[in-house]
Amino acid sequence: MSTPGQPKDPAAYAGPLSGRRAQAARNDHAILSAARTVFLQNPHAPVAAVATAAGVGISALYRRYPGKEQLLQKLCADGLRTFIAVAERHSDAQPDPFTALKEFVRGIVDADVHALTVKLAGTFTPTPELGELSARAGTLAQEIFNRAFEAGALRADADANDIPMVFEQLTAIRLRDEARTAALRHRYLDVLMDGLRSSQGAEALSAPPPSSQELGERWIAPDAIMD
Amino acid sequence: MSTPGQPKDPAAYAGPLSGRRAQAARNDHAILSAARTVFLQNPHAPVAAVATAAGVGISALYRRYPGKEQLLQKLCADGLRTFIAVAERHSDAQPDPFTALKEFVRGIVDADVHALTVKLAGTFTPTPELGELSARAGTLAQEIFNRAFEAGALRADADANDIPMVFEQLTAIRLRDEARTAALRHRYLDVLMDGLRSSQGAEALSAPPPSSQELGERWIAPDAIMD
DNA sequence: AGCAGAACGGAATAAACCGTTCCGTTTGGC
DNA sequence: GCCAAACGGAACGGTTTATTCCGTTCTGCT
Repeated sequence: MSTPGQPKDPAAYAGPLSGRRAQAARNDHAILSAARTVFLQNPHAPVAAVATAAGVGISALYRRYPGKEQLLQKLCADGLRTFIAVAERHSDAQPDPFTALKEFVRGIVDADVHALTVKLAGTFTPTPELGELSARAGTLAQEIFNRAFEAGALRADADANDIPMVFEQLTAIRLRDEARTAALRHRYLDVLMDGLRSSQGAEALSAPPPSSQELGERWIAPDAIMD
Repeated sequence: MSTPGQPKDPAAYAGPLSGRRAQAARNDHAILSAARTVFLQNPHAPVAAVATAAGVGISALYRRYPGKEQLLQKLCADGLRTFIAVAERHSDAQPDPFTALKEFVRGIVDADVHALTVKLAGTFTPTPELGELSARAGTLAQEIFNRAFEAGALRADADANDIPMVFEQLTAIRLRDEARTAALRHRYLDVLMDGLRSSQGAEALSAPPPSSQELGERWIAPDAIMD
């Protein structure tokens, strides 16, 4: 090959591109990022809203994805992969298993990944890949919980399935301002983890934790009476 | 007047009615109850879904309400009134102010009233009456919180505005089965209240509570980018 | 016994809304 | 300079939804 400006393959070189090519690369990111924000706020948002938020036309989006469903699947898969990455980062030997658990949860909450995987589910048909990723994510979370539990850092009636429920509750906190949302979630993460911690004077929790089946049922869409 | 079967005014006599009149009275309730269930699950559900769930035709609904908006307003106002009733019930002198607070929260959660007032907001234009009811509800909740706080039952950095956030988080828990949903909410109510309780070894919460303004902003609809 | 009309079910209507396609234009790369 | 990749946004077709309309049923009263 000679020495012309840039390589043909856009993925081969991620540095600063010029002109049209750079624009396209920036749009790649802008669309994905806008989609994340928009669908996170409303899983049923129209595709046009994503394009508007990304500051591009609709065709820029349809050039990259065959349809809405594929965009959602991509979003979900990315979310799951992020989840796994965060979990693996906190799986490493850490002096205090309770701190490891808490920081893992904080990592997931900060990445705002739970909504991507659960709230989005039901709005598209799941792929096998998604199932595998999801299973792996669950296993990792369970392991981190178990280490803390076996170390005696948690109350006796705490359960691994409480962790997804903590995600669920913290994800429900959402303000206009993104930074403030994160801060508030940290506040109630502190409260919830404090409540899950082992303490002498606490009486037993008044109901059993969710079963794995109950947790799984949230993935299938409610086709009954609703929009 | 003579002695014929039933009085003219349907509201004047609430006892067992016969035939058509009874049917109408039952439908009154069926429609409201169905609307509650349906809109609780999906605030954007179509009116027809309510009629179907109530087991009546659409005309039975439109005979009672001029339109969807009025039905939603009615639902919201009823929810707020229930909230106030529950709060007043737990305002009475109770030996332990912490127990009073916790049972108040449990009462609200069991009545599933928070979703009716916040999640529904933004789907209809609020009336002045709704504003007044909401203000009164807030005051009552604050009072119950204050009593527990001043009794030293709560951690020092707890705040009255944490209570609506607790509602928000518990309301996010929703399974197919209604009874199981309630049980699970009780479980995490225990956890959250345990975390809010005063305990010696706890470090400070990592972020300040929501301001009243931030809480209020949730009432106005996100008209920006979304469906 | 018979009638006026309250109450109802559900089809019909008209107006959104939404995903996707199409087409004309721009512009960087060669 | 020319070609085509990349884009913006209007246009299209299908679906959904709030609301209205109409024909039917059956009660409460005379």
